[in-house]
Amino acid sequence: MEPYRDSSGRRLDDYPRPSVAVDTAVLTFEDEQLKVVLAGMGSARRLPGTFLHEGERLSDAVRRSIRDKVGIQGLQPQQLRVFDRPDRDDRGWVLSVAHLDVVPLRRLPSDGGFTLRPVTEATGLQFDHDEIVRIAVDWLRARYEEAVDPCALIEEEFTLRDLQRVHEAVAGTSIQRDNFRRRVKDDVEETGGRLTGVVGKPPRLFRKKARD
Amino acid sequence: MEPYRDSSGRRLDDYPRPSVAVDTAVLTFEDEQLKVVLAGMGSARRLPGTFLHEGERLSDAVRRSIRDKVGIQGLQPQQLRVFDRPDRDDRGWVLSVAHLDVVPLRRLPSDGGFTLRPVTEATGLQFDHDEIVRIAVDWLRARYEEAVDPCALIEEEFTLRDLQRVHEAVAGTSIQRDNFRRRVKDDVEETGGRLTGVVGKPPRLFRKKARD
DNA sequence: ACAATAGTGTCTCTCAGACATTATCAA
DNA sequence: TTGATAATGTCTGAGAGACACTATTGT
Repeated sequence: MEPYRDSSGRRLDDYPRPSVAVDTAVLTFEDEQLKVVLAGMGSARRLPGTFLHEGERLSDAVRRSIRDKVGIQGLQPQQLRVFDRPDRDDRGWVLSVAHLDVVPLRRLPSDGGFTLRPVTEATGLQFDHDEIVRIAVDWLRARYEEAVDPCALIEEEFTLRDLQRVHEAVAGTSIQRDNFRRRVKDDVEETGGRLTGVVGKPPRLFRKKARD
Repeated sequence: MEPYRDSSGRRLDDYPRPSVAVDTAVLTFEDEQLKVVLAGMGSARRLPGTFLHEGERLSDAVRRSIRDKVGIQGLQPQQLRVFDRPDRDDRGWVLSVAHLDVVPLRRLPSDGGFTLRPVTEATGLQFDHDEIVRIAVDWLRARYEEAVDPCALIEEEFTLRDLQRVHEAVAGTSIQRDNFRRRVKDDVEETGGRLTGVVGKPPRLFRKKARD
């Protein structure tokens, strides 16, 4: 088959092409805080990322990078935006497609080569990574305003208090118990069980209702 | 300066890289409808687009493509998402960054080499262009739910009826006069003038208030 | 006078936000 | 009994949506 040629008679690969990378903000919920995964231990200063391989989907590159670099089985990478400043990477002309992946804490390995940092303290990172974290949190915030737990940060069974703590971490604000309860009550259902062994009236356990 | 080498000792350009294109849904408002610019005359079936040049910003590539291909002076390209299916373009491995640019009708040349088609009828386009139009309209819709005229589709002076028609075209629904009026009244101010020569009570003219 | 459009008053419903009260556990 | 937390009742105000009425023009 004849290769494609443009109006100047050139083929696609006669033109210079950029390297394309993916960088991912992996967010999780720990200690009542929303945290982001940074690659490496200690004073980690960057998000996990990699270059796109030939013929690879962006989402597969994201999963590969967080599996290889931080040992995390990724879930559903969400594309955020492309960073395209020509001089943003001194290694050359590199476009970076920023992604978000939300992973519940129970799926993170305990000994991984990564660092969890609260999103509120994720500053001073390399390249545009501060901004990626900010955009990722904004995206998550918008999603959690519209649904109870769209990104599965909560366990299978939970108390409304647990769910509220997730929402407070995502929103970055405190919420009143009673209002929150009424807001979510139609989207959850009781399991019948109660959580025992804690101080105070034992809370009911809930699960998420299947979406209509 | 030594070129960057990765852990395998290779330089960035030892790896295959994709071509990167931009494709843009240019939206405008004509005849009480939201319309999209298709490249070419007659049975035009694709959005304007081009390949990214070396060292070029994506937004500049967008402006260049709609200037060269349809003679339109672009405004503020908005990135939507990357289409990355490896086999989406039979010319080779091509990533396409979909964009949106909103251009008021008065800025479109009357004799341009382009076709205006209502967004509701923009189907059967090449590549992923149907979906780009859909995403572009969704994006615009979300913006117009939050502000009076964030993308400057309306003239400097306008009647509330004019503004309502823009909102109805964007939202794809009809809106009641009185409710719409109350919704926007704090974001516009009267110019003092009225529109004359029309049937019925002459409507007041408004302009957009400067944002607080 | 009549048709057509602009502009306003008002009612209802829903929902967020806040306060107060009752219920039920551990220590 | 006391302290802590769960769960519910109720009030208020803001805003969306719908209906009805008045106002002002051209024909």
